[in-house]
Amino acid sequence: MGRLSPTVVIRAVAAQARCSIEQLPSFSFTGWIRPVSCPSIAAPLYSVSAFAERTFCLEFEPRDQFEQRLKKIEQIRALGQDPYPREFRWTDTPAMLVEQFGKATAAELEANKREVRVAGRIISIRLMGKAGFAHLQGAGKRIQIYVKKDAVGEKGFQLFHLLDLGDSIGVRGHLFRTKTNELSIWVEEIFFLAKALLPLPEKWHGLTDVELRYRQRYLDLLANETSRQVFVTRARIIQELRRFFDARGYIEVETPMMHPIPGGAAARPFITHHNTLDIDLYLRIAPELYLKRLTVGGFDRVYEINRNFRNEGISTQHNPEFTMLEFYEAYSNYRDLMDMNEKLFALLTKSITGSTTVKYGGSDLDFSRMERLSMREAIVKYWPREAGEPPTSETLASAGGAREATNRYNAWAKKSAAPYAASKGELTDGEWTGLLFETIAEDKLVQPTILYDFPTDISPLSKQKPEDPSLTERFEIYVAGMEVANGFSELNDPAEQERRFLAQIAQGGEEMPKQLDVDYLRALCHGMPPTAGEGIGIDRLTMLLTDSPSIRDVILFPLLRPESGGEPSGTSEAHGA
RNA sequence: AGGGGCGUAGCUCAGUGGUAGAGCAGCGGCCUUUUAAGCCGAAGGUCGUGGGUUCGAUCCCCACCGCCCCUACCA
Repeated sequence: MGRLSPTVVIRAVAAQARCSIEQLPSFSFTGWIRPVSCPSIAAPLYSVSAFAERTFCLEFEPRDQFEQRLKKIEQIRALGQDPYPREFRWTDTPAMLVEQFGKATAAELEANKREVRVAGRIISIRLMGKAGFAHLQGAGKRIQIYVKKDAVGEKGFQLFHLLDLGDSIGVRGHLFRTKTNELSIWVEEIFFLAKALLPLPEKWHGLTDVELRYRQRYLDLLANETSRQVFVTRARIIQELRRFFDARGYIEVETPMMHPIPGGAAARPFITHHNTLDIDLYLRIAPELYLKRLTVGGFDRVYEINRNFRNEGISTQHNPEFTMLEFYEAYSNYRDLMDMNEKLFALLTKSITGSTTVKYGGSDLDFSRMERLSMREAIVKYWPREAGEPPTSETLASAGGAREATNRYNAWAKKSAAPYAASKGELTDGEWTGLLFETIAEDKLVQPTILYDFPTDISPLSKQKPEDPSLTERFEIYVAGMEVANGFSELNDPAEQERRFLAQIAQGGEEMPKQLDVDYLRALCHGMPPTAGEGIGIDRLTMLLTDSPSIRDVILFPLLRPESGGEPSGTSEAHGA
């Protein structure tokens, strides 16, 4: 929405004029203009509303209903009701009434008549001559209203006749039970609150088109209670996490989302530009390096819950922007975090779902405990028997051992339908180990599992194990074959960190850093206490706790290709102002 | 990026090489305790877009667009 220059030449479809864009004459207009994207009309259109009169209006499909409902606005006005009033003072919500009086008998309701004022969206209407029923929905809960001509009067009943599914209204009346014993409101007065110019999704099937569910989430939320519930649960999960960390003396912080140097993860960043400074900035791929600067600064326990952006593919488990909880705890190591995670996941699942066992797809996930496997142990455990004798942890630890095992596995995989461990270019021992794990074991980790001791080669920010510098004190939590958390003892030796950064830059590749984050190294030189840190993927966690098969089901507005009716640049007249 | 699937009325879906149907929603009528309200009536579609084959395409073929799923990159 934007303020326009005083005179704007608008090419639009005129609702009343019913003519094509070409037929509509150019005209001058002073006021406000809102560009509106329209799913079903090819050309970009504008909605123009003047203060005094609505002369022109965008039209959406279904056009006939849209026009009919527009006319009803005038009829509602004619009845003396403001079609867009400013407020409604309610005493109860549908949810409150259902909660409080769901069990009250007809006699009890009759004996304790109380006036109620309730607002909601009309989701069903059953008109029967001089009376009718409707359901009002508010915050996902619904209550029936009974509107009788005798009770609401001539004008009130006319207003009731003008209502459409989707309209917002308020009612004043009292509770009673119908013949069929449904708790209902005996309406004495109707207040019109807002017009729905477009119809609700089909009442029986709801909104099933997945694309529309993602694009027009507002309709999905109205029509599908399960979808609404997912996002309520998501909010509760985040609440619980905050509570968990707040209770442990953590403070919540916000670090930059626009980074001059992308870092903290191996991923391709989005690039943007700041005009005044004339510099390119990168949408952050991880908050890690900033949060650790804060531990240097004496914030011994910090967390941040916010978005990361990675310019990678989109799938049922990946959205280009996703939400991470990252937290850092000074004076602890990765073992402490593993213990804490077991507690956290058990507590969280219990408080969110009521049980530590959670149904996800076809499996029951048991969060009451977590199996712990080192990465090498996982490879040995899930090595397919058909591929020959599994390697031992000692073999995998030896120079060239992981590579040899992967080659042996691949020789078998080629002959069978098993996934192939494809490597790009020459790999180090640690990279071979990681590759082999991902190929044969990752998707087998259905029950919550802590996988630990990652190769140093693929863990540039983790502290090495004192007894084996080829491994780091790092773990990841896998559930349902998905990585949901990643934590480690943070590398706080600046010299070693510099060595690893430089090695990454030398290695090159799209996901690798190209610049040295000098300030981060300087911060480490000021001394970072021993610290353990971790990131938890909130979207994936929500998937698990809401039994959602796709990450898009737990993100309100997942990234989709924009619907481009005509040429997207056609809105330039509006945007240019 | 590669492979597979889908796209028909506003919504949910049938269907056919001879230019299409149902339910719901919407419109008109009847109905003062219904609840997927009911009954009567009328209306609603460039069958995703563009080519091709054909006397004729919504159907067959090709391309494109969009979405979904799997694989690859990634968390």
